[in-house]
Amino acid sequence: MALSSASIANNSNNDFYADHEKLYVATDCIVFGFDEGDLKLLIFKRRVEPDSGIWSLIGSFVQLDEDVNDAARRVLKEITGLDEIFLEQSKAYGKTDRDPGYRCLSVAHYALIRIDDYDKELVESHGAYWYTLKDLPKLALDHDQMVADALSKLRRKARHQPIGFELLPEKFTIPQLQQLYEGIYQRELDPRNFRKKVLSLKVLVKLDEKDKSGSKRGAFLYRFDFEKYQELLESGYNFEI
Amino acid sequence: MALSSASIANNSNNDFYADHEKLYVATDCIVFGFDEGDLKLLIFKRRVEPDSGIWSLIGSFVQLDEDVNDAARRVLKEITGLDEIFLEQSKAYGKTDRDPGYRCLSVAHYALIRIDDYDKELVESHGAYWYTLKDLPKLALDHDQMVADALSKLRRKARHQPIGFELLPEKFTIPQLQQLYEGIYQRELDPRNFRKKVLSLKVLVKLDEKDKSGSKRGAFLYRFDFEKYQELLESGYNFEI
DNA sequence: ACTTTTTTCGTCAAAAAAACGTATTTTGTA
DNA sequence: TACAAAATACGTTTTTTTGACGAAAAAAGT
Repeated sequence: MALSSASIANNSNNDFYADHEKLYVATDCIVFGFDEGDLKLLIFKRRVEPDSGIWSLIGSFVQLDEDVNDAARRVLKEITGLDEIFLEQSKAYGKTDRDPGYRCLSVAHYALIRIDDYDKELVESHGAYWYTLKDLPKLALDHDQMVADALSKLRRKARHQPIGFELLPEKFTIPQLQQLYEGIYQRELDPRNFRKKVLSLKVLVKLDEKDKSGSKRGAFLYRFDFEKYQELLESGYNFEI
Repeated sequence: MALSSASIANNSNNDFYADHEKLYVATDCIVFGFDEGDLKLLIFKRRVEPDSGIWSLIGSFVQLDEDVNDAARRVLKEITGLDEIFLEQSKAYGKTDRDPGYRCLSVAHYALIRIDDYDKELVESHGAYWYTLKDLPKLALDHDQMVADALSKLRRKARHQPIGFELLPEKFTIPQLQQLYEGIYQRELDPRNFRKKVLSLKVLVKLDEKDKSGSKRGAFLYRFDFEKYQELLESGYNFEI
């Protein structure tokens, strides 16, 4: 939450709140990214009180004429330069004492991006960095809780919808996919069982190419077959990873 | 699809289609209802060509200034008198020859209602009737396919979301719930296993009352605990019937 | 030659799901 | 009053699915 210019509930025609009791509305974004086999989180160092110097999620106040979800998209665009990415509302955090400086409600959103897609310079120019989930430092305010909740929602989502595949390039290998799911579930999976499971879903198309960046032997590339996926869903198939 | 007044793509500034090649847009509603232990479907006898006299789904053209989903709500309201009920888009049917009379695309929606809630007279005055799924007659056009697709979507939905509970009165018995799921899945379930399964979800609250309408002994009434359900979801619990 | 990782083809035990058994409770009905 | 019918409890058995693991061939970099 950058404490920039926005002030909410400060309409002179609406004196429901006393002047020192303004209710601010903000949005914070839990930005997940997948890179080099790790699930990472985009955080930045706060430059304002409270908790200046502490790591926190990226966020912003919601403008008076702005939709909450648009605010989240705006933040994301400002920091990563990316538009049209997977972004979903997580939940609202409204405890009166969650921000010691202000009475501020925050609507958290979580996003999923392919790290190789974004504008790295833009991210750095905002003092933002990618942290591996495992190595995450303590975050400001209730942002730790926000991350935990978003991860929980992400897991639920990834289990029945192929959003995981959207985080990978169009062509990917099974070991890459496995690493991604290991990141999402934060536990190791058996390569043999994972291969069995994912191939049994019958939504992967094996290509004739290999990717040799990850190993000496190289692994076959696959692509996700969205049409097949739709067909299976409509026929009542239970997609579950 | 009442052949009333709507004409789509007939804008004089837009002569993309020749006059006899208008593209109509309609919506058809697959209305499921639960009553007397059976899952039923609301259909009515067509009064217009083609297929006059044949059973079909209820539907209407989408007005030029009307959202497709609003059109579905309007149809539902007209026929059943009910507002604010579970209604979801199923899919669009756009084959050029699906309606021999017109080039007409239809966006199907499916709804779920408790039959004891609706205005029975209103339904009858429109020539509409409730048919048990098993006894369904052949329907007009591609409406059989629409029903099959909607049922498939309903099953998928009911498996992971407690929409089934919304079809029952606030207080219901486990045998009632079982009958409902038997209707949705169109197969018999074992009463002992079903009871075990549904109670293990820990979202039912047993009440001190019994319902004796369904049997001599009577069955205990339960209510669904929405708060508990939300809590479980947020803690990562996998709700699945 | 050695190592590493992908990949295939297995096994085995644990866990979960589905099918089935039996008995008791309750009460309307014959 | 005996009986039937459904709800309910408390099982067992069978089947299916899952997870953990073994062995080894393939491919290619070091």
